[in-house]
Amino acid sequence: MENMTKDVRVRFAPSPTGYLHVGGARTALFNWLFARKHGGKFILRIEDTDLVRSDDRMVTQILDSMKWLGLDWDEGPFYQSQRFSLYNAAIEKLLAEGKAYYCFCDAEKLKEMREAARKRGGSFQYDRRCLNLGQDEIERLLKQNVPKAVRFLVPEAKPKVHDAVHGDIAFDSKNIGDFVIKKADGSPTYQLAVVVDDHDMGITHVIRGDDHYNNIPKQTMIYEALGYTAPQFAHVPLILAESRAKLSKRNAAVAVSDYRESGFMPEAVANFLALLGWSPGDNREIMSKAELIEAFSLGSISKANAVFDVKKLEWMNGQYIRLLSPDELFERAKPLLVDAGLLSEKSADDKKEWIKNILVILQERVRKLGDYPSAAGYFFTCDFDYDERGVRKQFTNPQAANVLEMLGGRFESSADFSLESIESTIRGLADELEIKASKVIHPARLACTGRTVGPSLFHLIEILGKDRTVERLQKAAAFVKRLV
RNA sequence: GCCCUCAUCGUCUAGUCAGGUCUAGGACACCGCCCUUUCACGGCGGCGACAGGGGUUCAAAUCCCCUUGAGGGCGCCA
Repeated sequence: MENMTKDVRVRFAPSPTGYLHVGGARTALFNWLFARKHGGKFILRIEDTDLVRSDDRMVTQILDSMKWLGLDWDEGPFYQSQRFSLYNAAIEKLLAEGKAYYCFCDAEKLKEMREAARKRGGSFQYDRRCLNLGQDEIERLLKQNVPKAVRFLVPEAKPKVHDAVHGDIAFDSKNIGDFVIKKADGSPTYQLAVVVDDHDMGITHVIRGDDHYNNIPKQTMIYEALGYTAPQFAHVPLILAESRAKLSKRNAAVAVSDYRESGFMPEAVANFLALLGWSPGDNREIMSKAELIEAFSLGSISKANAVFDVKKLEWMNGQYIRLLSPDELFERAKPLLVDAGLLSEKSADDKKEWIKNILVILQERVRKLGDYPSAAGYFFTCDFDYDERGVRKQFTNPQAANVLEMLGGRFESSADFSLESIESTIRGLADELEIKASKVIHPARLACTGRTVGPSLFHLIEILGKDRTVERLQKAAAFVKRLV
């Protein structure tokens, strides 16, 4: 069982070398859910020990994505780059106790060793040549300021560890070579820093991706060597692309910001991510944050990797869109409409009620807020082409021009432009001409929107208004005449 | 190559830990029907899986072994 004897403290520790991707977001979400479930603390730590690849701008990006998803943290962000003295103290301690040693091998030499090992057909393990250096030799190299790293002296051990997802697991340290804990540039490596920090920050549960699974024994040995108690581990399965390959920029949209920009709702993305590798155990799917928190547990995380299915995310997003009130819809969709150049921010606010009507009439027809600009475009401009197949089907009828013209005339002369009168005008015209209502409706839709599909024609015309409707019907009538 | 992990419909999963209630449940996607002015929504129905082979057992999707497949790791990246 999960250790609940002390207050839960978990952390999300991204490295600022890229955007927050969906896998990282899911890891963050699981940590967050676990913290909230147990009334614990969710800590944010930036793992920027790689002086070369870390980028401050990425920190902002990652934080923005987390805020967007609603993953608020209680402490941090802490930066590893500001905590080097802590790591150095630990490294000195290990060195002094003979649990680590200096290594003067340079990158080139190591590369050769690695290649040779692989050619022989085996995994590379450092051969400890620097461990076996004589004391005089070490002093000499130190005095000469030869660049040096520090390696952890891997003891012979078979660390037994419990993982909340995988259960009891055992490792054999003979498969692990002495790894570097301090680089020649003075910075600590991940393996060392993560242990020192998790201990220092009082982390009780380390919830992270399965790609860290093989780090368990290394870190366990460091905990041991430093005299620390290791936290509980929970390694969650990875998220794969449709090809079952690692999710990457090449095969899918991976950055959380991509989904934000294409008009997904954060609630839907979080809900979807929560269900990737975890399930409440019953058949619930659409779940609020509160419900997720209530139902979440490490034990019900699945062991198998999951494929990211955008189709299901879109469906789920559609479910969330349908839950929105007209006002919420307006607030959320407005930026997308403005960005698409359909109208200015100011005119959006001026015509708020009208725009709300548009958004609501399309609410069941969009799956992403980002679908709105193209779905609603014809409300904002008369400058559109007629759907080709629609033209062939609706506008090649010799009657069509006449029908459109007559309908335009009726609308123009009608004083009342209510939904009811629009419908009765259209149906009335069909009756008089002794044709089916659909023979009027379909050409009229094409004339008014350029499309063969869309919301109820009566409602759409009501929103469009009398002037625009009449204008479009006349324009279409002229178009049909030229065609015939 | 070596080490590790995982394995239920095309996809996400329930069921596996405590073997029988599983002719394996739900969701997405797909197909059909209904609703309907089209599309969508919604409703109803269909298609569709325990990777393979050995054991253990009265009984295995569930336990054990092997094979296969997939993923991860083997960095002075994290």
